[in-house]
Amino acid sequence: MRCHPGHHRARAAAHAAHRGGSRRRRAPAARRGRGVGVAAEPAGGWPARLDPCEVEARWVEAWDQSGRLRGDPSSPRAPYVIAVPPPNVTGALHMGHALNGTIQDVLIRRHRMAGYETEWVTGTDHAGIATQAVVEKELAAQGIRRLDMTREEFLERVWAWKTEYGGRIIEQFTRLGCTMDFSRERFTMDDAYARAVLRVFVDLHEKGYVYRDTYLVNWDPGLGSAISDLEVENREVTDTLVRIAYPLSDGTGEVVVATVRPETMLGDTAVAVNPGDERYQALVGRTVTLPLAGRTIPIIADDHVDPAFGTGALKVTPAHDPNDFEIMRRHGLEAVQVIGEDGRMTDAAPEVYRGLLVVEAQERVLADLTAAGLIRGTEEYVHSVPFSHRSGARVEPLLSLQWFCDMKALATPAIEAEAKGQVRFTPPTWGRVYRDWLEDIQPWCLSRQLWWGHQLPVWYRGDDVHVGIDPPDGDGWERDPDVLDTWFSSALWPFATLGWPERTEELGRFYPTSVLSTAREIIFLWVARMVMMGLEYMGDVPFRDVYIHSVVQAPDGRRMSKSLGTGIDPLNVVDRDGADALRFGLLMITSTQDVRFSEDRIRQGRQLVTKLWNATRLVVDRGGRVGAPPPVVLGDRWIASVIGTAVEEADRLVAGFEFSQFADRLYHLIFDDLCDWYLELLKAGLATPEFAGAALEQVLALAHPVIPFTTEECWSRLPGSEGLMLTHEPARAPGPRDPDAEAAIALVREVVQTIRSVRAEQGIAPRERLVVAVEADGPCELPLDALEAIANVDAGEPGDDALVVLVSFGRILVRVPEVDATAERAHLEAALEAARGELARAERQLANEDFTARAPARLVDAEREKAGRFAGEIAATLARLDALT
RNA sequence: GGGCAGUUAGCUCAGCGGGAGAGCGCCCGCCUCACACGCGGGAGGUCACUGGUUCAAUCCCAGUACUGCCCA
Repeated sequence: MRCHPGHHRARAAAHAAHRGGSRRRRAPAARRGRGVGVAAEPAGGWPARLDPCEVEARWVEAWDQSGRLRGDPSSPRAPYVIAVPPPNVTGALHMGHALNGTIQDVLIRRHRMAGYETEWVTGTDHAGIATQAVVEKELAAQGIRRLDMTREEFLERVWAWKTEYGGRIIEQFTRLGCTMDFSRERFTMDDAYARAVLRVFVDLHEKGYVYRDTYLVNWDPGLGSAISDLEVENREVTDTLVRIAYPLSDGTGEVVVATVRPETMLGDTAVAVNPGDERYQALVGRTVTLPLAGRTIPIIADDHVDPAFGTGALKVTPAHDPNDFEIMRRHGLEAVQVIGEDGRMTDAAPEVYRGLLVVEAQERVLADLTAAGLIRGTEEYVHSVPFSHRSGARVEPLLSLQWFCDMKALATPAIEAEAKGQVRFTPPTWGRVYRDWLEDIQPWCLSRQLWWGHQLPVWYRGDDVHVGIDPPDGDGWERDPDVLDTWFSSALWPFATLGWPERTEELGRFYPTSVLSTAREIIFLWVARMVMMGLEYMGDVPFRDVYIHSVVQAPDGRRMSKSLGTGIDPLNVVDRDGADALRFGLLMITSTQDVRFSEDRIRQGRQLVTKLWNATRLVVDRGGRVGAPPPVVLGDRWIASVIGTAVEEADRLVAGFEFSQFADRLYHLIFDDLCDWYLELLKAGLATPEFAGAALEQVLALAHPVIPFTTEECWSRLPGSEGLMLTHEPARAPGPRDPDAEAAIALVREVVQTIRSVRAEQGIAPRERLVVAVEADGPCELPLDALEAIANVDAGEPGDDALVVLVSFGRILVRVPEVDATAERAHLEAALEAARGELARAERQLANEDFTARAPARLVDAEREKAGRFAGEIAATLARLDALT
């Protein structure tokens, strides 16, 4: 039985068990059926390859059942906590989620295995605009309009939609192997969460930060709502700049202004010129008569007017332009709002224009001005225009009564926290981006004219305004219909998910979280605001580290997007190559900058998985098992040393969020060290099966956070293993550094590789056994038996006509059936040229007195050593060439 | 307009003061008793350009040229 009931969780588990929890089509049945059926006979067959689909389903279930995904606040272990950036409840898993999920899971799993009490808080964001749009669209398909319903009826539909589809993206994370705490899954519209949100709003109001004001907002006509500055995107647009003559009121002339929005002239309340502009100095203080409207408006001087733009005279429309709004404030002007929220001309416009759409009004105004002979010319003009990120509509700056939050006071501690290192950004460059934004922060418009969201805890009766969670006593109070910007509730995520404002045990134990991993595009929208709210309400930052991950682009460098057709569905990749391959591939491409998705890296991951699987098969075959006997034999001592080094490096790399380096080291540890050399040494008798089991265990543990499914499956096949790799706390690195063993194996590798090169150059088949002698210049112990096995040679007397090959410590004599003199000469000449080049470089260094005098002694010595070595190599090579002829 | 990144092997990218690296691709040879999603051997880079600092620069600094992102 499940101890943590929950709608999504049950669904996630159902999915995990492959009973079809996901609405997404499962992998083809044929593929699933082709597996070896490991579940049926866990210790049974060893197919050449793992069937990821089959393996993944079983382990997702096992992890979920383990109980270790739920962090225990009463545990004595040190906590390690991550709050997932809550995806939109409407969302589907995309490649960015996949990367971020992998990164967080790597961190969580590593810490879980290292003995931390881990908690990965998960959940979804109600995403006001996006969710409302999705449901409206669904209704529209049935011919229903939102405005035909009551608010309550509509919200019922949204909740029904959420219940039906809302958990999908969290389920999808399980397919990647993400070990989130599904038992504590949160939704930003949950009752408790919603109470926290309203409480913060009321509290900020009491503190004087939240206020109501008439202000110019970014009105999104497509959405019918105000949006924040951060939801606005500026785009270059070509418009027609129209010059319009405004006659001076006393009839002595005119002032010509230039505008791309002629219809807004109806709302002009001044004409502004630069005080230093000699052309207009005489006019400042006089008035003009506003054409079409007939109002008399002043000519004022303002420093912010650019004399070089247009005619140098600026029409001032405070209700419809942000800059003009500021001018109004400076000069105490009026604002006349001629465009309404419905995108039509208001009653403040002259009667003939009232009710016209903006575009209609523009045509009409131009026609009327032309008729009046007041147009003084037009020109094409390229400028930057705000568009809504949400609806794509051109943003209409509109004067409107909204609720705002003054961010200045909240920003100051957030700036200090970063400056003092209480929050650290990785890569550090984002710290500056964060700081720059906070230092020039603007008031935040909190009101959204939507139905889905946290409705403002504000009540009106006539001119009375009450801010409070509950309506005030008495009749006739009406609640503000607007909802809060979704980011307002997201800002509370790191503590509201843990039960705030209740002082829960979880809150005390799991706040602040350890690290936030997220995308850079929400540094302002979300990260900075979480820091502000965390400091205000918890007295501490919400996370110690902020890791900003790469943006994953399409393979051609374009943005991954559905509309461009460049999107790649991570779940398709999982179906095809397995979650481990995807995880590994994504980590490999991760960088400090944007990256391109790479099928090659996914394939590399798939091959890594197969390799490790086969290595496990070999080790188990040879009798390897879990347990860590001390390494005695050379090969065992060597791999112990290599793994020990790799473990140390992994600690350093992951602590520094260097995930691609970590993945790369794992790859080479497994392919090169473990498989190419150690397992060959094992076959050659230079390592023991007992220790091979221990070595494999260490490698599996190190790789587990990256490729959890494969390592879990391999671990389960290793005799003596108990429980889950998920919670396995491996002994520290099996061996300390062993320089002697490393040096000895380096010699073995050199000899083997030299012999292989000789084979290739002389065209000798790998299976042909050769007679070889090794002559060392100094004392040198080589494990000849192992060499014979690995290089397929016999130690013996190669004879006088043997091929002599130089190695770093002496010579190798190889009896070759028939020496290919041409190939050998080419090889020697190439080696000679290279050695001469190196010698020349070293001698040049040593001849430089500045170098010998100023460079560190060890480098000078090293250079002398090299010079000697290369000189010897040249002499020996020349002798070889002589002998050849 | 301001700011921040980037320019390294055919491709995609690591490295970032002391002898240029990976994966893929390419060439050659291997079904070697874990693995052909494999094994072995190779070829292939005046590290964008111009100056500067340094005994020493792919790496640090300045500038130039492209490319991308963010803010206005």
